[in-house]
Amino acid sequence: MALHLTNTLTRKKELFTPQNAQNVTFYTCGITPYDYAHIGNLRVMVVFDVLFRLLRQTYGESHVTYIRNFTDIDDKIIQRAHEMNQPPTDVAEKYIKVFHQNMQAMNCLDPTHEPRVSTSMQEIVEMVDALVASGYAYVAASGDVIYRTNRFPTFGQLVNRKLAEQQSGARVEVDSEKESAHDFVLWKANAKSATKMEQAFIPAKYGAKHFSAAGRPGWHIECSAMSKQLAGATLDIHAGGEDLQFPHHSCEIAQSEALSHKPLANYWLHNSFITVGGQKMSKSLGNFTTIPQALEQFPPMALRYWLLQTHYRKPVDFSPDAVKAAAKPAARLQKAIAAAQAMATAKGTPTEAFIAALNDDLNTSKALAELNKAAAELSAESAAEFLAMADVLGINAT
RNA sequence: GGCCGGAUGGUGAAGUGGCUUAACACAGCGGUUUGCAAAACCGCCAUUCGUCGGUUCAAAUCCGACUCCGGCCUCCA
Repeated sequence: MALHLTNTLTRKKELFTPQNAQNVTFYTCGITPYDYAHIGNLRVMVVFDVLFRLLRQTYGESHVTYIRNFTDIDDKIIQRAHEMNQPPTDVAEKYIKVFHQNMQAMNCLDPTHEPRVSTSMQEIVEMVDALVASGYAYVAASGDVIYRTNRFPTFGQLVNRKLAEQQSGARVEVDSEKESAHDFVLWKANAKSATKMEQAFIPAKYGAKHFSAAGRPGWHIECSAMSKQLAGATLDIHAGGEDLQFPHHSCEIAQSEALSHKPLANYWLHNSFITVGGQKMSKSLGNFTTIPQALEQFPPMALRYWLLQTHYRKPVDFSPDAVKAAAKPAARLQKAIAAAQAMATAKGTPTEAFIAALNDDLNTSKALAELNKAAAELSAESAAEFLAMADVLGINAT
């Protein structure tokens, strides 16, 4: 069976067909480095690391472009910078460095590109400018640039939502500067910010003609700009956490498609959450465990095994006991990998059953079962294929 | 109010019409090994899949109703 993925756009499991099998493009929304990332972020990284590895296995290592951004300019970072009395870039740099170390510990492959807001400012400003020029955005009195959702009739389609039926302001107060409650900010002018940014970006410096207030980009525009910059108008796959469907991904679609008139992505993938006692783990609820904390408490491969034991579209409940229960089988697999490395003479390929499991919408649970069976029956003949399977799941010996 | 998910043994979890009296794993129990223990290995461990009804030769899997739980509706992975 060829790769099938559940596409949020259609809510169906569909056969995956890339635009160009020589260069499959895949984008995952990365972190905002204002603090240590938590294990909810880790789930995204691990799940889509497996997808990246599977795509490389299928299309060849040099035929997959994986993009994962850092939103390194953001109000939370600025806030944090004030608290820490450091430049925002230093704050971002600090947490990016830790994140990279953590990803390495977790045996996540480096993405092909890791763009940052701070280095994609040109593309972002150009996009905002073009949206204003074409009437998809307007400049408010404060200098904020705001997306005009009424101009984009299919806004909210990703989540199958009719805007008129939504409770605007259900959680966040509606900004009075907006023409419509659903409109969202593309560019935030400094004048309005509670905490002024030390390094304001001046649109004119990047050639903007239709807006001018010094400030910084809004939350959603960076992903639109970066994916266009690195992968063109249409990505094969765009992935992220379930909570990004709305507003983040819905806004990205509105921004990108207004200008390109092409789908931003052909396949949208969303993973479910990590919960704690049945409740979503989140920064705002305070019920989170950071990745560095998790790595202090548990071996990386125990965390990986624990995460991959559950299908990515189902919630995983976090408890120390649950991760500990994964440590034993993970360690056994690691020993088997070390043993297989001593036996294998050539590079192998995974078994058909194993690949079929992953091709079925990334059934890592079933793939793990296949890997366990292969470990139990490990021999000199099967060592190479066993190693190939462990590699696709990103499980390593150390 | 609208939209979207989920409910499978003591536990995590796969399974979307017959190959599943339910994969794989954790815990537990019995055994082999061991000076003892640990580790390792072998074996046992759900006739049952939220509730009620329906379709079918056949349902955890399809349909309907219901109950409960979670998520989203501009901080969030």
